[in-house]
Amino acid sequence: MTEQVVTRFAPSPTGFLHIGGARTALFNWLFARGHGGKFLLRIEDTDRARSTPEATQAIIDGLAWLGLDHDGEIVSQFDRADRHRAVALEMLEKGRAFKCFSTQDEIQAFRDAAKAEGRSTLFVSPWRDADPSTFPDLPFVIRLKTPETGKTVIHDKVQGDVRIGNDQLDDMVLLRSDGTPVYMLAVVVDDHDMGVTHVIRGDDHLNNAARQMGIYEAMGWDLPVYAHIPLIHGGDGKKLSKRHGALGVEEYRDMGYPAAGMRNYLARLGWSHGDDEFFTDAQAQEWFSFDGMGKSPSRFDFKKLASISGQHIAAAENAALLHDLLDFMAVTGQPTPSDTKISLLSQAMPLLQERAKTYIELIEKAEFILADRPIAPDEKAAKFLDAVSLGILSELTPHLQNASWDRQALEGELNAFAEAREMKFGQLAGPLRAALAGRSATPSVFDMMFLLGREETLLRLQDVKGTA
RNA sequence: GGCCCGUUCGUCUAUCGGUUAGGACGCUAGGUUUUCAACCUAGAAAGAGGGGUUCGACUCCCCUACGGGCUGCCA
Repeated sequence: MTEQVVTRFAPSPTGFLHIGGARTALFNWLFARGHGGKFLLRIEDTDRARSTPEATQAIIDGLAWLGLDHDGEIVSQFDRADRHRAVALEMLEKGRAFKCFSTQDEIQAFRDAAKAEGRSTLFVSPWRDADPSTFPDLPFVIRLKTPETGKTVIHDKVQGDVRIGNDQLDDMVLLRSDGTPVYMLAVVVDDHDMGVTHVIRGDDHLNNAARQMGIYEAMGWDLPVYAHIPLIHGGDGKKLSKRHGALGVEEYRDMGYPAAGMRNYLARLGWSHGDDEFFTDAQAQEWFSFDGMGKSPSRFDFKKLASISGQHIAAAENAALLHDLLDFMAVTGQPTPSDTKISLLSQAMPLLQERAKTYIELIEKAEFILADRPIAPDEKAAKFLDAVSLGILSELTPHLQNASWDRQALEGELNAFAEAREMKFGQLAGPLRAALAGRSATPSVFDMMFLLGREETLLRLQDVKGTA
């Protein structure tokens, strides 16, 4: 019996939850869920100057929208500062850490000199092995006593074995001179205390892992399994930043991508399971493994997101899709449709969902249901409502008054009408579509008429009559 | 500067020494068509460069180039 898998997502609340962070969270979630484990959330708010409650909320909201549910209470790293401090002191006690009285100026001078002489700029503290009797009565930081020789090997599930010479690792600061813990200490202590078994994070932390392992070693704690995943780059290949397409997840939500499509697309970025492109959460959870992770950064591609997104909309179950669509409308500030319209939407959903890649497109194509009479045609639709077309429509009207109102019959009726006048069906369908929906992109005219019903259809034709 | 990681079609990727280097998105051409979407058919499109190892390298090793990361009393 192996121990239960515990993963965590540990963002710092210094801004919105961007797409790279979301993907990291996704992989942690997939791995935990796929192994019947726990997925924890910890907010790394030790940097008080940059952390904001708004950012914390944005992260929570973003994860909620993406459907990445976490287990247990959200841990605030800042709240655990006392514990971090205690661990640092314990290492000091054990002789695995030391007090360093060097000032920032002295350190800077050291680095400048090292750079000028072409030496390593890693700071070597003169206090590392100093006699306590020589300690001045000055502020000090506590630094980890890193081995000076040998190698640290990170057995990384994605990157393989990565060896770093200990001479490349400095005696990092654990506790600042004001007694507050730094991130490097806090992550390790928190991961250990939270029972995290697998640390899945961006590969920008790969080098940090070697440093952090020193703390595990000093404390005699078991190491977690590391998996450092490659980052996402922008469409131009450059690192993703706020200036380079790194949008908050809520922006993707507002662009109308369904969360399921987002999860699918994001999972496929840097990870693969053979040639599978479209899959469900259940499949992703079952399939996810570090073996499928690539090592190189990937670029975000909206075109492919749209394609995957469209497939998820098409495959969605009716009630769930309607629910998500209404959520989307609420979130983006659109009025909630009446019960009648919602009922029609539900009926029309099979027609709508296979022609939309986003909720925005879905709504555009549902305009014939959502709009109230009289329908205001958009520019493209208006072009179909010229005098000739209106003539055709008024000629058609009496035929509709008597037609039996089912899809099949309507199709027959309209085809016969067009055929009798030797016109291409498009000459009839265009104006009809414009009159019924006020849009040029809609479901089939037969479907719209059937759904709208005879009365509403005739009223809309009536509305349009004098507009030319 | 030092250390670490990476590099297959435009993009996401498959391949885990032997393939006509496969798929997806996008693109191009044609078809279907009532708009949009969808769909069908066809097509263009890739192993960064150079050395090895091997009967045989996209695959293993080395070098170079390029990209990225770390090198903080940031996370």
